[in-house]
Amino acid sequence: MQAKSSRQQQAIVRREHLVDTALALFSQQGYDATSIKQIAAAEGVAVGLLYHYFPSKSELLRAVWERHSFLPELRALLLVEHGETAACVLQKVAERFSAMIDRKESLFRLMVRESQSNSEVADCLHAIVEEGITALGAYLETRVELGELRPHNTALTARMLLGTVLTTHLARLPIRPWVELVTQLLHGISAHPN
Amino acid sequence: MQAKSSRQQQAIVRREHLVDTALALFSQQGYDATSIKQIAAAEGVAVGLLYHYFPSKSELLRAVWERHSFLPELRALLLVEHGETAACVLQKVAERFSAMIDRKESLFRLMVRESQSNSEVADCLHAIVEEGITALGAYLETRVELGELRPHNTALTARMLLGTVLTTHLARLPIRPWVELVTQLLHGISAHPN
Amino acid sequence: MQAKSSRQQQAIVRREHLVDTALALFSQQGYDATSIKQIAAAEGVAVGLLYHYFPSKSELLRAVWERHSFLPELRALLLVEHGETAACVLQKVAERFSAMIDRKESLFRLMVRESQSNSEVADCLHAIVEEGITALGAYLETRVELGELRPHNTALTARMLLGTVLTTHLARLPIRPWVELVTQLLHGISAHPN
Amino acid sequence: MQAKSSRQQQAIVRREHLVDTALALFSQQGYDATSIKQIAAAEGVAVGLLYHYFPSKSELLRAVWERHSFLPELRALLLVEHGETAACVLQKVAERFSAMIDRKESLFRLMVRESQSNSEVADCLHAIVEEGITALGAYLETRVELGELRPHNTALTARMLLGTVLTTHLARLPIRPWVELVTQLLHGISAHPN
DNA sequence: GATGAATGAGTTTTCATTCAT
DNA sequence: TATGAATGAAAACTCATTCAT
Repeated sequence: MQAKSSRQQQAIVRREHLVDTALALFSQQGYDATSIKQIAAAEGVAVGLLYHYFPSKSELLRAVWERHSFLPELRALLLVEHGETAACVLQKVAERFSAMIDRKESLFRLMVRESQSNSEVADCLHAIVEEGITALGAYLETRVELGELRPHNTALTARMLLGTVLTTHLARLPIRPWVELVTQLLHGISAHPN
Repeated sequence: MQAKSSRQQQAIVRREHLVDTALALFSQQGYDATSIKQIAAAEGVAVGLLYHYFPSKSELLRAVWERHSFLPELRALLLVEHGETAACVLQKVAERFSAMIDRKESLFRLMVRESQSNSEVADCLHAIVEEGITALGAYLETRVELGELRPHNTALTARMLLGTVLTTHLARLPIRPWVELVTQLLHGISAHPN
Repeated sequence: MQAKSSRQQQAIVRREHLVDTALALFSQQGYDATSIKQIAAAEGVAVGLLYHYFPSKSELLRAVWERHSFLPELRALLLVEHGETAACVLQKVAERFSAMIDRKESLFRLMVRESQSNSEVADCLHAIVEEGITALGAYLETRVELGELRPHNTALTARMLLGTVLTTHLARLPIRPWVELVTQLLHGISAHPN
Repeated sequence: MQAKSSRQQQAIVRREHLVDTALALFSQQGYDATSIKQIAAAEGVAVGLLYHYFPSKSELLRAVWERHSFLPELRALLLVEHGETAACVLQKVAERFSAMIDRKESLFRLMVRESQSNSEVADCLHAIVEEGITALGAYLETRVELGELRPHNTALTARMLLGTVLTTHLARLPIRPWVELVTQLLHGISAHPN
């Protein structure tokens, strides 16, 4: 593996900076409402320089969401230890998922926004949702088989957990009662257990 | 009460048409990506006419979401008959809420999108969420008092129900298992009732 | 002479109102910067109505300066009684000229402004200047013949008197020392009379 | 001191060209009646380039009158040698003032015109008038003290001299009798010296 | 006489992109 | 690598004018 020259290093750093600046602005104002000039100004460079690093504005957008992709992180947080109880696992998942959205809030908001007119972004977001529901559902299925959970629509439970966390963030609700969320998911709210 | 002349009638109709056309295009492409020219062309009128009806593009956006406001409908669907069981009521709410989003999908998507950079839209959306959670939570509280439900975090339950329905629509998931949603909400998924 | 019907009367009044409103706005903002819409709004009528009274915006401008023409008034104020001394006459002329500009300040400013690109206005203004200088010069000539004044460039004296009054108004200088103006014009400022 | 690259040089030259072109057109047609497109066309460049150099049309106007400001030149022409007679000085002032207006006729007309709706321009023009009257008046005061001139309203004399020159230019009168102007100013026109 | 909806050409301004330096 | 002058197309918005009612 060859050591990179300082020129190359600097170029990489600058590229990343530009992507981060673009993310921040795209997220706040929306992709269409953000101009190349603004991004260049925020970074303190000339407009032309952006075109050295990215062939076009839309490619810059792509670079943004490719760099910060959720998927690996989502996969990591869904890799649960099978020795623990479902209660424990579900709570960890809820908390980690919530924390991940917090950490990547800009990208999250950007993608939710742009997914509505950019089908590539839409597909990407859709894949994330599918993967989350499938992985969490599959885990729940194993707990049903072990007799810890009743047979039930596990995909729906996954939707409920992830969906509740998601809307909490989208709506910027400050209170995040993930402990109670798991309790209610497990035991329901009826006074008359069937 | 004075009868309106046909000129005035026609003007009102045209105004509404323009708002509807704007909604459709704003929703598909986003507010910023939609030009006044496009809206005028879709309606078959001159660009200048839009400025006869609306002082600016942003006022046209406001007209869009003021005309189709969710709130009245949301309030209506949350007016539940107290004679029925919670299971019945929750299911009706889920179904009606889902149907409402379907019916107003364009506006819904537009507002979710624009709320991220337009604080007025954000406030409006926030108010809707708050009202939904509060009203549904208050209903659940009455069922707790009647002994039909266990004492629990009713606001969270409301979030779970509405949030699950919401994300289902946002993610365009086609399967809408509202019957099971209510069952799981009421009875949980644990094999070991506490 | 036939009495005018009240409809006709009203129409004449409205026309004059419109001309006055147009004068006020043209004068404040300039002809180009004033829109027909603005004039109609200031008068509280529909845009279309202006086109019943005036065939075009430029005709409205013409109506403005034809209605308020300086010339008759200028001629009147230069009709001096020949029995009086030049000192007396010159002072009256200065004062009346100054008062006339005050009274017609809007039109005066409008014409100075528009004369620079509208040759018709320029010609009109030029004619006024010429007529003023000629008439006042001719009067001075009679006083030279009577031996009250020395033979001199009477047209220049007219320019000096009228020009000083004019620039005073154009520059909005508040102090108007017309008495001293005439004294200096007559006797000069040199300590060594030749 | 760093030498400027030829690119920078060229940019500066172009900027000045644009200002000059704008001055010519604004002056002929008026600010409002001159479009950015026209200026760009006259210069043979794209419309957008104007916005590279000036943030808005109104800033271009400001650039025009800041670049060609009268004041320094006016101050220079009023710096008179005190060894000379008042007759000599006043004539030089009249001639130089007249020549200055000729040289800067475009700007002069533009400012007179726009001062009527642009208060910044009005203030600037007012300051010039004030400065001229004050400086020339102060000079006359020194000649009164030396006994060359009678005590009199020196500010008024300044107004008379400058005002007569000014109106001559504004009215485009071709004959400019500055020699006689000074003579009459000094000795008056009365046949009966007091 | 009076309205105001409708138009089409115009305005100022912005923007993504290119390219000589 | 980095600059910013230059472009052309398109944006939002305005306006004088027309005309059916």
